[in-house]
Amino acid sequence: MTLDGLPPHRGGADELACLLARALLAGHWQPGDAFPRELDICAHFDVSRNQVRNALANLTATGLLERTAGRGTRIRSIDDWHLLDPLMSAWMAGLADPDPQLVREILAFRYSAEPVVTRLAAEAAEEADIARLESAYQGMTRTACTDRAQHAEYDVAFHDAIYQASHNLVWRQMGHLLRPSIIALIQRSQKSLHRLEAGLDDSLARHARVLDAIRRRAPDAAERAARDVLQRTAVDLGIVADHAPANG
Amino acid sequence: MTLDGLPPHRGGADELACLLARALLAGHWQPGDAFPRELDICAHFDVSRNQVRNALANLTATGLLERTAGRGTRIRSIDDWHLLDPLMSAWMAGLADPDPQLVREILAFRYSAEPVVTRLAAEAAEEADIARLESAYQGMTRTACTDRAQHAEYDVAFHDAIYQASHNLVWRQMGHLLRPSIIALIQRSQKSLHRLEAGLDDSLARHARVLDAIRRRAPDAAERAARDVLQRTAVDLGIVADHAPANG
DNA sequence: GCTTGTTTAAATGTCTGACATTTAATAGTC
DNA sequence: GACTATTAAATGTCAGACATTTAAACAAGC
Repeated sequence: MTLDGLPPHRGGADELACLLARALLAGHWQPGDAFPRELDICAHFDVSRNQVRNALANLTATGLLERTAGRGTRIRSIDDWHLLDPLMSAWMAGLADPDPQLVREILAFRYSAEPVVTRLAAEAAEEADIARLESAYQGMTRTACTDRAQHAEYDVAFHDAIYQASHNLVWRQMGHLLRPSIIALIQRSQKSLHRLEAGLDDSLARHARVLDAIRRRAPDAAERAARDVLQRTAVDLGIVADHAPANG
Repeated sequence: MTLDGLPPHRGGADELACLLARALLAGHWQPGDAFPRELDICAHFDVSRNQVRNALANLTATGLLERTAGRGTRIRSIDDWHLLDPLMSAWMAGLADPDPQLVREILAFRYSAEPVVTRLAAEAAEEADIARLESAYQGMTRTACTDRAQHAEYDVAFHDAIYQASHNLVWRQMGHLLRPSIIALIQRSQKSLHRLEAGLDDSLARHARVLDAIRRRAPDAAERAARDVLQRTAVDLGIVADHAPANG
């Protein structure tokens, strides 16, 4: 596969890395394929070999590529991608249409993890955490019917605040996964507009119950409420059966 | 702080990165401190600036350092470290005595996450997964009283097999956290030897119940058994109260 | 005296070209 | 046919000069 379809490049190794990463994430190449050589990339984008090497270093650090001297550069399998690397999340977040399997996997993860995280948040939240949750929730209600992009940002902020409130170093890192996941969902539901509109009130009500449970420091209620928030989407994607909340 | 106490360096930017990373993880510098300049590192280890830059690139990619042109290199706060980066896990795994707070945080994470992961494993495990679990368990019993290092490796393999069996791309990545965590626990319990010996039979029995529940495809039992495996350590570290398993 | 602007030093970032090393394919030899 | 040199092509490394950014020192002006 060639570099032909890719957008132009203004400057900076990071931008170049982002550009190439998105092409990889979009499935432009297949695992095992050979990636273009350094000098070809230099020529195509008219940048120095240094920039290319820096960009490729980022791509190998996230497990997208595998480089060996003499052999060349190859695309690694999706199993080897470091989905939890913040760089990866940043690249995925701006992706036009991400791999459906990836979206599904991340959401399956969230559906299993967020109830537990929300329970921890209800046990450990301090005033500052609750203030952040409330601020994000109010932002969501304010922008519900007006600005869809802003609404998504507040949605991300709300869920990120939950991870932060768990007060655990590891869980907090996973807030990075939220932005790509939520943006992908927005794009998905835009394809069936009536569903989005109908689901908005319902979604807001469920978020409110999460906030309330955390504020009341009620772990069990928080866990149940968190599961309800993701339930609809999980059902849509076939991650879980319709009727039975797994641990309710 | 200077580079004086650090061990010598044979070759390779990766080794240099590992060396510096371990010094950072051991708390050799404080967050906000200035890190030595490139040329000083070159001089101290007698390597080219290229190697140093490659090593430092790894350290910035994992969030340990922050570099800005003209300003220099500074140590970032522990909150910004990318604990889920496989590089980080590799560096932590060989660390002589890791930061106790870090061990505690990772174990708190495992205590909340592994029950859920084990539930997923019981739902999704295939023959190959169960075979891997059995092989690791037999390795644990075989080396229980003989080779402590080997026993730890089988312990890691057992828990990693659980994450693999969840058949979720995100959870599978977190197997990386196991090696440093388990090794840290081994080192910790070596300080009170009698406890280690006494607890071994008990630990093996609990692992057996996890394996059995997954083999029987019994999610509820698997979740409970997984919680029991970590319960003792969680109590020891003050992560959870003694009497009440949280969701039993 | 305080602010503002300029200069200077010092750090990281970048470019370039040459060379080293590894790998795989190819041709040659017994 | 199997083994061994040879060669070509890719990534990896080095060294030196230069660019850019930052912060501090310093000077001028109100």
